[in-house]
Amino acid sequence: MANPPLLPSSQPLFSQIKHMIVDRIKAGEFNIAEPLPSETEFARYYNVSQGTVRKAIAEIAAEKLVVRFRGKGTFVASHTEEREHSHFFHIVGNDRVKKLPGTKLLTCARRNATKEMEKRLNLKKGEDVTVVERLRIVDDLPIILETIIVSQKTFPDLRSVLNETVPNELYPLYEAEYQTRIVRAEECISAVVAGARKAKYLNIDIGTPLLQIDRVAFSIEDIPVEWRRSHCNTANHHYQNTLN
Amino acid sequence: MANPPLLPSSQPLFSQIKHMIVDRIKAGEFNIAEPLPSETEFARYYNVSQGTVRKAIAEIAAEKLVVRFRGKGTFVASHTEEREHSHFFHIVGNDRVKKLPGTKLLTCARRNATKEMEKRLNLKKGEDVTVVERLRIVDDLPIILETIIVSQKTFPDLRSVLNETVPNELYPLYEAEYQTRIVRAEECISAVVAGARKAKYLNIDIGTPLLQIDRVAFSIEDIPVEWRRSHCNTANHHYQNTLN
DNA sequence: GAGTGGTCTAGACCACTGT
DNA sequence: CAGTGGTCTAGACCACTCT
Repeated sequence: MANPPLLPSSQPLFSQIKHMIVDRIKAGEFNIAEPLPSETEFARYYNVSQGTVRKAIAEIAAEKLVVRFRGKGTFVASHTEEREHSHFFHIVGNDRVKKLPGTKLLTCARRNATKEMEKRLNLKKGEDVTVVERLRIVDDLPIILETIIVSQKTFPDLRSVLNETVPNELYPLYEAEYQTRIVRAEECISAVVAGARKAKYLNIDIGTPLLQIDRVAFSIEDIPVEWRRSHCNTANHHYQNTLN
Repeated sequence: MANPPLLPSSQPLFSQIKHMIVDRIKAGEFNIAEPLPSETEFARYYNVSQGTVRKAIAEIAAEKLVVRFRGKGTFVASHTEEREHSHFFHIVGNDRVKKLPGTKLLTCARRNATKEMEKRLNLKKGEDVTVVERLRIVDDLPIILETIIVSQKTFPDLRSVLNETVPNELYPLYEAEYQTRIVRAEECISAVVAGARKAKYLNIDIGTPLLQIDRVAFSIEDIPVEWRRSHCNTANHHYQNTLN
């Protein structure tokens, strides 16, 4: 190949290939059950060497958009419960042990979006949302009170889905039922005191300090699709974070 | 090179090279001002190809132990104030803007380590520690009350150093004065209420909820060298975390 | 101009999964 | 067995820095 096989962009070749493949993944071109085209196929298709494709896919794998298996192929990554739990759940006991919490669904209702919801989820005016309230329970004790807000448009009929299944983790459900994969989240953590309602559900005194965790979760297309506000009783648990 | 140039380990070659280079960095073999040996030098030295060395160093660079500059060379990474601020400081205003806080030194004393200090910093019985208390100030308002505990053994005479310089960020100082580089930290975050002392320093009412951030910082040898407990007023600020 | 790291290629061998 | 990704090599060209 004497000529530059692609645009004469300033970006390195492998980086261009990477973005093209990522775009095709985002567009949902590849079935989750089947492997992506192999390195040699991509190389032929884009008219570059196998090593260049390798470097492109290596970066995509590092971002956990795909998973690679020697001898089998490259697959679009899927979110198992375990991955969500290890990656998105940061509450551990004060003994540093992370336990899978149980879930008690409190309410689930369709409502008009408030202005704050519109802002956080980037909604148009007048859009409806589904509001879910639930308790997370560890060792039979209520630890976290969660309020989850999603757009009715991206997750239509979430109510009936939840009435049937009552899953512990929602992100795998978003992926299975709505083909929406959560890849990133931003959390804002502050300290508040429990009011009457939170105190009742968490079985604590009014005025107890609580961790308030505001999380906005983003889909693979980098669209905010879920806003979740958690209130966590940190008497016997805490939020754990590792900085590398 | 017909024979395997190194141990017949099950680890890939580049990974063995990586660990050997990392060990030499940890041992302080390379001056921070001079570049490491070049890829070709390493390749000759370890009797492998340049590409293998490249992959090894690429991983070390990804872990931010070294920085690479085209045309200049590879250097042991140093912690600038800016890096510490962007990487280890997670408190932002509720407007999402991160401001460099000012610092007011409150106390600085040498003491016997308590049992909890011994446990967190992995100290021998009877070791002394230096305890630093300081206020972090944003827009002339006290936001964070910090208590910092370090071993007298790893940071001898920290008191007089602090009396001379009063730096905003301590990690660059640890590196400059004690050749101890912080590469990792573990944080445990919970919610507490302000007692009389904290309320006084943070200029808030007793009973105000505060974020308590317990951080243990680890050196490049993976030894815990600093325990820091911060109490943050989250009325106008919060802790921000991104999950990727 | 010599030396550095960054990109790209081409080809080899390997371990592993399918058939 | 052919096909996959993982490792390793050797060599080319480039952009950049230093002297």
